[in-house]
Amino acid sequence: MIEEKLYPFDEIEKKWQAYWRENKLFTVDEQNWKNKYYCLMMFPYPSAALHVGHGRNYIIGDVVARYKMMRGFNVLTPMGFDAFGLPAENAAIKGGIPPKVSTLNNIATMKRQLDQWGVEYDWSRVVISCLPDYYKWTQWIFLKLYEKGLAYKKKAFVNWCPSCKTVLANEQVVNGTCERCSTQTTQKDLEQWFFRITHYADRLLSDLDKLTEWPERVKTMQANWIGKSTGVEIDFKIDGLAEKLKCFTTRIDTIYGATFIALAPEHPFVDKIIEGAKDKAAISKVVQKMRNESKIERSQEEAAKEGVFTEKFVINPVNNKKIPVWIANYILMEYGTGAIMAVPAHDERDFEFAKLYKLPIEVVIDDPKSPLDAATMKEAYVGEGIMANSGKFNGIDSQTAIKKIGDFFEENKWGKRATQYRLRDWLISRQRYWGAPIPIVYCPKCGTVGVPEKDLPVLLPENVEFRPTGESPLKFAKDFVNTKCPKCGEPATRETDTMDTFVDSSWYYLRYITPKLTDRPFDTELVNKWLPVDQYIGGIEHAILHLLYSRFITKFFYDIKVTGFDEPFKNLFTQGMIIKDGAKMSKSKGNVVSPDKLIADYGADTVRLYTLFIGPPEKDAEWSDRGVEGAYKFLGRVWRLVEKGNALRATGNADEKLKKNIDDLKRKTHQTIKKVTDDLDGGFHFNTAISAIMELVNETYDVIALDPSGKKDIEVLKEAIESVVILLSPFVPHIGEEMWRALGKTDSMFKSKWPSYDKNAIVEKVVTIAIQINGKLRSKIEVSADMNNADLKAAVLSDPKIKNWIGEKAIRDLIIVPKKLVNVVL
RNA sequence: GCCGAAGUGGUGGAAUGGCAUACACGCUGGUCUCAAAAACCAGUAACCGUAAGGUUGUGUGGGUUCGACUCCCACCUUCGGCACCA
Repeated sequence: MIEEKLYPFDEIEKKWQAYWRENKLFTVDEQNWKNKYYCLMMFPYPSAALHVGHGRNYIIGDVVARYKMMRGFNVLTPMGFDAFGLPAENAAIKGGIPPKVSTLNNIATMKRQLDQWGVEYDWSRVVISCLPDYYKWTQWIFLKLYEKGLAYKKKAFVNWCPSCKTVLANEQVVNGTCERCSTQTTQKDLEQWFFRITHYADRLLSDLDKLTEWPERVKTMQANWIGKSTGVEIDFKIDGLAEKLKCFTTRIDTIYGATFIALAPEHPFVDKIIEGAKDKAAISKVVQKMRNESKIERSQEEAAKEGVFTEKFVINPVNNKKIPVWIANYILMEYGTGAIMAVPAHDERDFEFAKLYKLPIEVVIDDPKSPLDAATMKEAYVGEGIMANSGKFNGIDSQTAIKKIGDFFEENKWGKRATQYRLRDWLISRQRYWGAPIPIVYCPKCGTVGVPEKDLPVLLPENVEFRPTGESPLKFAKDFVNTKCPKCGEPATRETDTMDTFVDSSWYYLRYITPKLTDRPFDTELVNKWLPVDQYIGGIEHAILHLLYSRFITKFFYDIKVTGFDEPFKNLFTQGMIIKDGAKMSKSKGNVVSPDKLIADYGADTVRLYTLFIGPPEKDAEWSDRGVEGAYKFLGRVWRLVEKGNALRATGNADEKLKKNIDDLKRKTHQTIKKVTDDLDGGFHFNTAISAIMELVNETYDVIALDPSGKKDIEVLKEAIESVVILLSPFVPHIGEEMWRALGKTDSMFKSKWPSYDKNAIVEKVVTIAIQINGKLRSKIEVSADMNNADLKAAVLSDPKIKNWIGEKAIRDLIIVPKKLVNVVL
C-alpha cells in the first residue's frame, strides 16, 4: 500500500467524467453513420457488484472506443443489461424483493461502477431486456419464427435441472450438469417450445469461413458444436416387415463387414420388431431397463455395453446376407436415425459389443502395414486401407470406395447420401417467471394461437406470489392465464412458460440503433447502415451459446428481409479471465477483488492501466496488488514529467553529447508513436503498447537529467512529453485529459487527432551490429546505418575481439543481415 | 480418444528465422529522512572466475539452417472444447 498521493487523481477523475458527460462526448446521432465504428461489449447480467475481472471487458472496450474516436471515427458504444434471469427470481423467492426491483437496483449499482471506472457509453441508448418496450420485440421475434414454422412445440426428452426447476437447452448442459448451478440434470418427457436452429446448421457452419476476424478457437468450438458429418443413409429391408429401416453411416466402405444392426432402445420400430418374438417378454424387459438408464448414466465415462437380439433380420443389399437386428444401449436416438449398421472389425464400439455377445467379425479393409485377422485382432481397425471381402470393390483403397459404394447405393436406390448434424433444435421454454412470456394462447376451439402483433407485449404480471417450491408464479396468476382467444374471442388460456434469456440477448445489438421505436423492433435502413458490429468484445464463455444464437437470429432476419446482412459481428475479441489465487474470481471462492477500494486508493486510471498491462488481453492473467502499485507509480512519474516539461526554458545551445541525445529522443518519440499505433491497430496489444510508452518516458527523463538547467532543444522535449500524454490517453483518459490541458490545450483530447509519425524521423542513423562467430555472439560494433557491405566487412574483421577469435582460421562464409548482424563462419 | 491453445528469469511477460529475458513487479545495495513511504542511483538467468572473460540456457529428444524461443518430426506436461455422434 502506497500512502502518499502521487497525483490528485480523485479530483481529476470526477471532474473529467462530469465534463465528458456534460459535453456528450459519447453520444451519437444515429443518422450520422458516415465513417461509423460500432464498438460493442457483451451486455452484462445485472448481478450485485462488478469485480476487476468484469472490468477487463469494459476497459478494453473503452480503450478501443476512445482510440477510434481519436482516429476520426464516429464511434457508437452503447451499453445495456441482460436483465431477465434466474438469480433475481431466486432472490425474490428467498427474500421477497420483486425481481424487477432488485434488477433495477443492481443496474443502478453497476452503472455507478462503470461510471467510476471512466468507462463511457452512449447511455441515451440503454437497452434493458426485462422492460416491456424491449421484450415486446423479443415476443415479436417468437411470433415471426412461429409464422415461418421455425418455432414449434413438441414432446421430447428434455434436460431438466432439479435445482433451477426448469428445462435447459443442450447448450446449457455441461458434462451432464446445469451450466448455471452445476446440479446434475435429469431427463423429462415434456412438451416444450423449440426454435428450429437446425434448419440453419449448414449455413451456421459454412459461414464461419466469412468470419475471418474471429478467433480460430471460437470458430472451432462452433464447428464442433454443429458437428457436421456426411455419409450414406441406407434403407434396409426388414425380413418379414413392410417398413424399411434407415441407418446412417459415414463408413459406407465397410458395408460388406456389417455383421449386425443395432437400434436405440427408444427407436420407434422397437415394439414392432419384437412383436411376435418367441422371447418377447425377456426382450421387453431388457429394453425397458435400457430405457430407464438416464442419458447421463449412459454417457458417463465408459458405460457398460448392453443389448438384446430381437430375433429379426435385415437384408444387406450388397450381398443379400441376412443381418441380425439387436437393440443396444450405446445407440443414441438423438443422432442420425437411431439405428446403425455395426461393423465390428472397423469400429471400436461395435467391436466391443461383438466380443461381448460373440457376434461375428469380418475384416473388409486391410491395414496396408500389417494384415488383419478377424480371429485374433484385439481392437477394431478404424483407419483407411485396401478393400477386401467386398465383392467388386476388392483391391481399391477405402477412400475411393466411399465414393464408389455411395454411387452404387444411389444407382440402386438402396439409400442416399445424407448429412448429419450434432446440433439440436434450441429449446427455449423455461418454467420460470422472470423472463419474456411466450406470446401464445391455447384455445379449446382454435388450438394453439399466436398473440397478434397489435396485442403485444404480453405483459409479465407484477403482483404475483413467489412460491418456495420454485414453481412459476405465472401458473397461478389467474388474470394472466385466463384470456380470450384472439381468433374466436372465446375463453382461452395463455402459455405460462417464458423464454430462455438467450433469446433476449440474441438481438439486443440491433435495438441499440433505434432504442425508442415503438412500432418496430428496429429501423431496417439505419440498422443496415450501422451493422454489422465493427468490434464485439466479450468473454470466451459465450463462444457457443450467445454467439451461435445471435448468428442464427441474424440469419433469420436476413431471410425475412428485415436486415441486409447475415452475420452480426465482423470482428470478435474474446478477452481472458482475471485469476486470483489460481482460480476464477467468484463470490463463493471468496477471491473477488473489488474495484471500489482500489479506485479510492489509487484512482480509476491506475486500475485501468494495470488491467491493460497485466498481459496479452486474450489470455488469462493472475491479479497482483503489487502490480497495481507499479501502475500507480508510473502514472505519478508521468505526472511529474509533465510538470518538469512545463518548467523547462531554453537557455543557450546544447553541446554535442546533448545534441545526440536529443536526436535519439526525437527518433524514440516517433518510433513510439508507430509502435503504439501498430499495437492498437494490429490486434489489441495493450501491454506492449504501454511498455513502449514507459520506455519513452524513461528516455525523456534521461535527457532532462543530462542537463537540468535547460540548455537544450525544448521543442523535441515538448514533443516527447506531448506524445506520451496523447498515446497514453485511451488507456488512462482522466489523467490524460488533465495533463493535456496542463500542456495548454483547450479542447478535449478525445476530440483531438491521434498523432502520426514522421517516416524520416524513425530511421536510425547509427546502428549496432552484432557480430557472431559460427552463430555465437562475440562482439558488437557501432556503424553508420548506410555503410556498404564491403566497409562493414572490413570493420568487422578489424574488430580486435573478432580478430582474436578468427586467429589463423580460414573464413568459409560471411553472412550479412543489413543493419543487424554479421555472422562469420569458420 | 479426437480437435485446439500454451510451456521463456524469483513473478507477470517481451522477442515469430538474426544481440533471448524489452517493459514492469519483486529482491539486494546506496542517496535523501529521526524513521517510514515516495523519489532517485547501481545491480539482479544459472554456473566458473578477483576481474577480463568463458560455459550453459526458452518443457524433453532429434532434425533443417551460416544462424532456431521462432520452422519440421517425435514425446512430456498444463489448460480449453468435443466425445458410445455411427
